[in-house]
Amino acid sequence: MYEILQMDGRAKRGRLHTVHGVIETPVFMNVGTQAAIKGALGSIDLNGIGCQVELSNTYHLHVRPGDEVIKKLGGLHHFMSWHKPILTDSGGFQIFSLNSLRKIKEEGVYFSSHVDGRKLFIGPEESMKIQSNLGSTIAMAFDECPDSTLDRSYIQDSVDRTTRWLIKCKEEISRLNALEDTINKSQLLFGINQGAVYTDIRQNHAKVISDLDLDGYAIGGLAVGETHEAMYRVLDETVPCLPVHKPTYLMGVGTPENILEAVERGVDFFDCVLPARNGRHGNVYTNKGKLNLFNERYLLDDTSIDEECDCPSCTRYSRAYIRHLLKAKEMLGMRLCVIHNLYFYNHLMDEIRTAIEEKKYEGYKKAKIEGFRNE
RNA sequence: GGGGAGGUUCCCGAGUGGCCAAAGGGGGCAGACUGUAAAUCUGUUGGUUCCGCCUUCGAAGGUUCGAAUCCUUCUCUCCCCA
Repeated sequence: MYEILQMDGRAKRGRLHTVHGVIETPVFMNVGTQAAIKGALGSIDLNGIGCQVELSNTYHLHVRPGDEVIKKLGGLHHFMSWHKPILTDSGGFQIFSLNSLRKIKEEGVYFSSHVDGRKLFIGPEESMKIQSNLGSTIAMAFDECPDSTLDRSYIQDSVDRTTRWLIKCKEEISRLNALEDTINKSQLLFGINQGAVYTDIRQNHAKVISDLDLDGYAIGGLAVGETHEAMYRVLDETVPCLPVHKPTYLMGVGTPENILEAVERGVDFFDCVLPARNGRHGNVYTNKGKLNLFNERYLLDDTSIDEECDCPSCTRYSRAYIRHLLKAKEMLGMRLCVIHNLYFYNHLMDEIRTAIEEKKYEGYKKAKIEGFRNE
């Protein structure tokens, strides 16, 4: 059940109740593709960084160790020892990112495993089956995330196919949730809107999938190369075509600024690889902008990454120390950066929720974005 | 004492007459990264008045139109034998 506690313009302060607990929205979901956050973070770290929802990937866990294996071991929650909500992405993004290793057909997608080259097939039913075996809190519909530079007719065909797949996903998850040995019989299903940057395709698709009365709706296929202006325009045009009383999830986005802009446009779920990847690469977020801790200027900098931050890294270590660890290729260096960045993101969401509750969102957002540009 | 191998740009290391300011690593300096095939990738790394000129391949001298590359001497390092 999803309830809206407060609206401030289009920005929503909500609460999604799940079998694994409550999700306060807007929320940032912390990406742990292979049931771990890259940079050596596991469930032992997640509470410390303020994580509400962990996100794992259907394709990757199907390839290794195998969803059947995880099911035998009691499901993903038990496997990774994280008992709060987990969202599993459907494998749709791998159609985009593993572009050279797959072939799309009406019935689904044939992949050559990026691990050992073996042939794999994932269609809507297979994706739902895998996610059911994992027992995640929220399953994502199997969609095609198309390259946004492809021509209009391709995008239209792709979106139509994604709709047909979505109907199959919905039927399949109902069937699976009713089975005796299903790990999470209350697994939720979010549908995914596509359409690249074409207003009419996006809006028509949004309306069609809204009629399916799913548990939530995602907007996919953004932040894949188009300009920020195009992304914000698509949100302006598309979010109003999705049901307000359902969670709205902008997949794979984004920078702190992207998130602030999208919340204002009605989005309340986010996930992004950036804070973890940038952290591993020594780039850390602060309220005054992003720093590259590899830079020589931090050699003798005894201050913490962000003086205003209460994260486990900032309350203990200096920029100079973390820079040394990064330069020395000590795993701790990237781990401290990833911890800081994810804490920064999750804390940003705390502030966003408060700002909406107090109906001060617009001013908050402006000041925040202004701050990011200071350094 | 005798014999052998070798000293290359910050480091390791290729190069044995012109296409060499000198391959490739490493290190240094910077940049990128948006539902993770990413602890990855890219650029740059002698000086300068930068499509040119100057300095550099252990040192000094020589051969040549031209040398990191050939010759002579010196010097240092390593290995083997005594």
